[in-house]
Amino acid sequence: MIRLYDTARGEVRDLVLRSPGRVSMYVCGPTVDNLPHLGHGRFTLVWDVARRWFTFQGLRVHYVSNITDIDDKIIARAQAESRDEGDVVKQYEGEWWDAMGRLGVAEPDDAPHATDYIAQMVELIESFLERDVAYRTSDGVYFDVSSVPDYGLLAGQPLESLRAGARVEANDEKRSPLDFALWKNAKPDEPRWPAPFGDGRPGWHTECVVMSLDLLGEDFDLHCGGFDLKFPHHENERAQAVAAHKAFARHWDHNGWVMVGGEKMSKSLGNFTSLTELLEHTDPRAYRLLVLRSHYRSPIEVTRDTIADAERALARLDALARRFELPVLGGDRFELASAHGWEEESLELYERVVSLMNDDLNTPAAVGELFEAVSVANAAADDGQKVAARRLAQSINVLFGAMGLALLAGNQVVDADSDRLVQERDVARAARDWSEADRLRQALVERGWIVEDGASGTVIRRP
RNA sequence: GGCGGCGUGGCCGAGCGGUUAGGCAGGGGCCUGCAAAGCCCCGUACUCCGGUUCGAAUCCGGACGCCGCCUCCA
Repeated sequence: MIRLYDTARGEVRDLVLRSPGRVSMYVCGPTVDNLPHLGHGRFTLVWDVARRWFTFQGLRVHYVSNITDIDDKIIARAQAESRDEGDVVKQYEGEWWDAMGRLGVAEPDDAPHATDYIAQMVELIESFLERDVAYRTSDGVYFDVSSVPDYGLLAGQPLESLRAGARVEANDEKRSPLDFALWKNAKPDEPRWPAPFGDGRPGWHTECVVMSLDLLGEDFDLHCGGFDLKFPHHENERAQAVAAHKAFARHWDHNGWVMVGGEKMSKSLGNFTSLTELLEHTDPRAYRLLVLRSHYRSPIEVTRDTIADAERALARLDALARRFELPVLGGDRFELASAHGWEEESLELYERVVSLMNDDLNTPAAVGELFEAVSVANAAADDGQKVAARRLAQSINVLFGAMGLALLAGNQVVDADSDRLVQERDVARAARDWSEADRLRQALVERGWIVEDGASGTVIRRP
């Protein structure tokens, strides 16, 4: 049984699925108005790991994550840069998928776009107007939050207390400051879609309700996103589903955010680092390992120091892959626990990792177990216990693969000149000509290689 | 003001009443022609003050500090 935190209840509980053996999950995706930042990298990694783990445990996962391709910020950028909105969307959605590919985040089964669902959103908004849970103002259509009795469930606060803390509202046509826009009337030069209540565009909170219910159906299993989406975004999605008399997400879960210098990284603070930039000078696996080494609901600091720490830890794993010539897992490939043999020490490791992972995805403790196992495997190999060592190393590889982390033995292209130096060095070492061997090593180091003398001769790799 | 989270050894980071978590960095040793990789050993930590208990980083009360949500945000 998999246990997972549920934001709606504020506790870890059994993941109770709509239909046994299948998980339907919806992860709120990005608004493509800018380069993806580190926070986007974290949430996609966190839920990618969850998805892979569920799959590993034998569940069939239907993973949906949207692209918000119409939004005030997209319009603002288009106007500021005198471009077409579609052009902005095309550029940044391209950057998005490119970054996801490099991070090793598997593509969603469905990646719906808001603009493909305008008609259904209009239909929903109309039904709200008919039933008077929404009302029109001079600038659009608003949802009346007081029509939902348990509004504030995800925020963990009743409506009254939320209202008390609300900031002063500029729009005095709203009945409550908490009421949110379902539809925004188009101003001149703004993109627009026709609607009986006035041409315009949908508000942000409506798209996810419509798309998740369309693709996953009512009563789907899991709705995820960053902590900051809890309120108001997810609260408002839920409110609409309640008002529409639709059973919505059975479980809600939210990942912690990325911090910078002790503060939350966010667009409004302007302190965000682009993911694209990070990936230009870092092994993307280091970010995945950094994410795995903290609990998904905790905040993380992503700095050169924490990334460098993860890179050094990764080197230890890659060394294991080199020593045991492990196959490359992760990436597009999803591991299945049932497809591997688990015996003796590897079975013990498997069971420890499973119990940690199934308890609210305790990746840091699971990774701790795996690193411990790395030492055990190496020690066993040093001790000549080849079979046990190999079995453990392969299991470590599979378990990291199940979290999407690929261990890389190297498989690096060695140019002909370097290869010649390696061979000459083996000859020199066989002849115990140490000064020549040292000279050849120096030549290889100058070519940027790290030189290791193994049982089968000189091996070179890039740092 | 309301609600929520956090404070663990140089750094990162598990922990849910009694166990050496784990990683990185650092020190010592083994292995190696010398290295690299690997192995072994070492640092004995829980913001503070009370309380409960045979026993608390873990439970209770209080204090201090930090962060977040209540506005667009992953």
